[in-house]
Amino acid sequence: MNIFEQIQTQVQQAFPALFGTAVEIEKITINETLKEFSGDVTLVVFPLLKLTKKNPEESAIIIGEFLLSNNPHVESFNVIKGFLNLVLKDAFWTAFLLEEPMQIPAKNEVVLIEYSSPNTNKPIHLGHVRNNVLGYALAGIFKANGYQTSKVNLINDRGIHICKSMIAWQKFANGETPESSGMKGDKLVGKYYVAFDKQYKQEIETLIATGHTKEEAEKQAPILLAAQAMLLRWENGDAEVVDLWKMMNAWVYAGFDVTYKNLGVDFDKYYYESNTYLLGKDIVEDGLSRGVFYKKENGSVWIDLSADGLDEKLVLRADGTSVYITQDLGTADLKYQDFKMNRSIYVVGNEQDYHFKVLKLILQKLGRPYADGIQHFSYGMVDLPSGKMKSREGTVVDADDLIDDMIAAAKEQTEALGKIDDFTEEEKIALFKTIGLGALKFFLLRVDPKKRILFDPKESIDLHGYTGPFVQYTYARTRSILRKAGSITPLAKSDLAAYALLASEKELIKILYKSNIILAECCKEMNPAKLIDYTYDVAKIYNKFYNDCAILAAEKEIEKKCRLQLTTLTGNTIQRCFALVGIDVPERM
RNA sequence: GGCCGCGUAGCUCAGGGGAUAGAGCAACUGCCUUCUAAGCAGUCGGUCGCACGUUCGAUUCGUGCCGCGGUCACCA
Repeated sequence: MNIFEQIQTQVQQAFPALFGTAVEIEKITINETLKEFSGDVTLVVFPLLKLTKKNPEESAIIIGEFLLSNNPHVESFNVIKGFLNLVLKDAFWTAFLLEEPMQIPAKNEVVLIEYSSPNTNKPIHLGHVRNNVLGYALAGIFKANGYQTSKVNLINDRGIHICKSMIAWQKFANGETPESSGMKGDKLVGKYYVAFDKQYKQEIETLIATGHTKEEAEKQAPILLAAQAMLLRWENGDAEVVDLWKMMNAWVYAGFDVTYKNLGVDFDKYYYESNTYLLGKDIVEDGLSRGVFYKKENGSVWIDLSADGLDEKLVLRADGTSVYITQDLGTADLKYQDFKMNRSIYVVGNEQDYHFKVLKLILQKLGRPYADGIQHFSYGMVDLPSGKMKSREGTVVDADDLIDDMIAAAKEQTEALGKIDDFTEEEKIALFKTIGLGALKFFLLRVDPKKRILFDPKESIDLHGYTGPFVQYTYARTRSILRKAGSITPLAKSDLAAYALLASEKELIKILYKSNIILAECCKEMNPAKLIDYTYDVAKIYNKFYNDCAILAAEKEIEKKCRLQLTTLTGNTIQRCFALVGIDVPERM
């Protein structure tokens, strides 16, 4: 139990003796004391006044007196208006310096996180990067909180959109391959996805010019019909189509591997839609016989969710081919077979909020045991100043390009500072990558996942201020100090008894003390941004401490020991938090 | 139009019933013969979209309105 909970519980237990009535724990509001007041922990008495039947000051004083004589950590208190500010003894804080890092006990709960889930018809862009970075971070946070966590990637490798790039390649590519063109495989396939769209639009215009309505044209454009026919042939196992599909997907995977490796994301298991959509069809069949679904005259299969405030939803097309949600049903069953998860988290953009409501509802109606544990981790889009990124229209910030740009910016900045001239070439390359990717990931993670991110390609991502490199730099500072300190006799408990903390030392201890509290909140709220914000605070406060206090040149030996220990803990905390979210940390920069 | 989300400093974002609303960027001012200045300290900058309501207390909760975005496909 941390000190905040400890005081809260203690007050609750003593409340009847003090005021003659019990109190719910939620009424006891405990905050950190604001900087401008003296104290460490603040209890807000306003919510208690109805129960204490005394004015704010009197109530606060009673509680304050009680804590002063019954909590060994409380040194003194002051009351301002309805706020009871408690000052804790320095010994409470310095004791934390020697504590073993608190291990969060393992929980017997399996959490499955699906993220990334790319389509194999286009390269990864900045929006997907946000997905990957968020998914990885979320998994790290769950794991750190003791959950049995696995990461899976569902590859969207089949469907009408895949056939679109296939058909365009057949028509326009003249056999172009990654080898023949020197183009990265995913980029090449993406090029034909764009080509499809261009051709499709042209055909629509032609049809409209020859007297068709827009709607007719959109349904009858020859290249779309060809794609639909190809999907049917694919689902029927047509060898020629399947071979083409395998070839083009292999190109894409080779490209994705490079990007994933650069991003540093990984997965415990891959699922392929091409393997799960048939399972989905079986589920549709089963649900049909059990009356969960129904068939329309043209043979298409639907579910009516209007009683739940949603619409009728198609689950299988009239021609028997499966739609997006068909395979999602299959994949969901398969995941449960494989992992028996208690919670199944889908990291997918908020444009699919409706889809996931439907998916969960259908699985609940089908009586799946895991259905209630399904959770859509819905995050906001990354928008450009010009609006939404659209792969089809080529208005995207490509992931590989962006990574290259970030690394180049890191290189330029770092070399200009001239601090690493003695690095080997390999060390330099590794450092530029650490900094560049650190900046990128920090940029994407620091914003509340629910909210959209505006990215302006003209303004490169900062390396100063509230950024990844700022925190990395702070880490490098701690490492530098510790290298220079060499081996010294470690801090002992007896050293600390009479140690009086300076303001910036205390502030640093206080922020370090909170790491596990923050980590638990990040998990509960599923919010990696909060962890990022915390690492920034740690770095900020350490830098102030660094400026205010001589560490190696401290006047007294005990000061030096304490400050070195603070330096060690700061470095460890930054490293630990960053590791969870996939950001590396340099020994020097 | 129905449903969902979002409006906080010039810009990008935190905060989320409690004390005088915080960071970063941008602009300006100090601080490197001293542990890494990718740093620290400071100045400037706000009717927390608008209105009403609940409350001892609302930027935070509720309702309505305005603005922006998403979604309601036999696309994914």
